[in-house]
Amino acid sequence: MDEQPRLMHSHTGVGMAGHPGLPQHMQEGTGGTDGDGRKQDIGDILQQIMTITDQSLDEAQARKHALNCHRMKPALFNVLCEIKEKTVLSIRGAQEEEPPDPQLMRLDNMLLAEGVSGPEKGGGSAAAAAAAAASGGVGADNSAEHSDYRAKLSQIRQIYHTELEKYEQACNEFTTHVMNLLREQSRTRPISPKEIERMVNIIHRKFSSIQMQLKQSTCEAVMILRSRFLDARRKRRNFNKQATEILNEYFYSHLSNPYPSEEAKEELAKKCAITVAQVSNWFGNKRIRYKKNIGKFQEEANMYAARTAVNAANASSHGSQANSPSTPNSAGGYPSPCYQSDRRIQ
DNA sequence: AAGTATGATTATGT
DNA sequence: ACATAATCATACTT
Repeated sequence: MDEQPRLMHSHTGVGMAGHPGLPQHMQEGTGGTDGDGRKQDIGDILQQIMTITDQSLDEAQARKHALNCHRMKPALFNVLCEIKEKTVLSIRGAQEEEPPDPQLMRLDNMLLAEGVSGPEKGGGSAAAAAAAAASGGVGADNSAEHSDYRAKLSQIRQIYHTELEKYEQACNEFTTHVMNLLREQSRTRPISPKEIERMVNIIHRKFSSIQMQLKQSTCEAVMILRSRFLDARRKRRNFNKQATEILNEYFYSHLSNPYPSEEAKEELAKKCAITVAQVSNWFGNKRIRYKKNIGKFQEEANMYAARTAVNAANASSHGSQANSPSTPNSAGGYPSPCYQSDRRIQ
């Protein structure tokens, strides 16, 4: 309240100086007797302020009302707004537009992809499952860990949403509060609707920067969760015995060319209840480890060779055709365990 | 606890 | 796109 006269004074002062249409002599009214005149002015103002505090509230209110009802008031208000607009814009008018923050977009995309900011639980878990499959091809068997992961994710999701809502609410509350305040003040100060709008924009920007922090920390939490639960390297489970047997059977019966085709991989994956990627991993590891130390695998190789031989015998005993079920190791790349002769590896 | 086995990842080459 | 080789990180064995 007490800065009202000062503000008015300074604004009119700036306005006079800046407004082109006003007569010159008004600007230099106190120019001649500079020092003393100004002192006198300040004294007057101080006096006014003191009297304001002396006035009763009703009286002040009445004066205000009278001022507001003055017939020149709207015009003056507009002029003052215009002047203020000009000066403010000239000071910081250029930095208005805001390009969509790339980092914010990145965070948004990630949250959407992880199913945190997505529609609801159904879509969210589906997205999470897709992310899991993409990250490392975790099989469908470890459902216990997966549900644990999903539970933790939905927890994060819930926190995120409640926090976001809180921020939103706080932002709205604050915005309406500020708007009401400015509107109220616009009865006594030159505040244009445009300025209020700008203020609202500033508030929104501030709040969205806070939101970004929330998004960032949420992303972090999701990342940690993922690395804990979905990085299969951390939670490695050995394949079950049956799966290993199937894979080994294929490997040793195709020792000459242990490179299953895409279809063969798919079939093996199906039989072993693992993914095609895991089949590829297995064969990659097996080939290199076999090659590195054939002696170590000799026993295993012989065992599987014997087994397939028995199978073949059984099969041939049924049908007259004596064809082995799988291609025999003849012109291959890996030396056979029993009679290792030529090694044809790169 | 140390050592080994094993599934996954990464770097590199073709 | 796929293969290899090295490496990582865990599971399993001794």
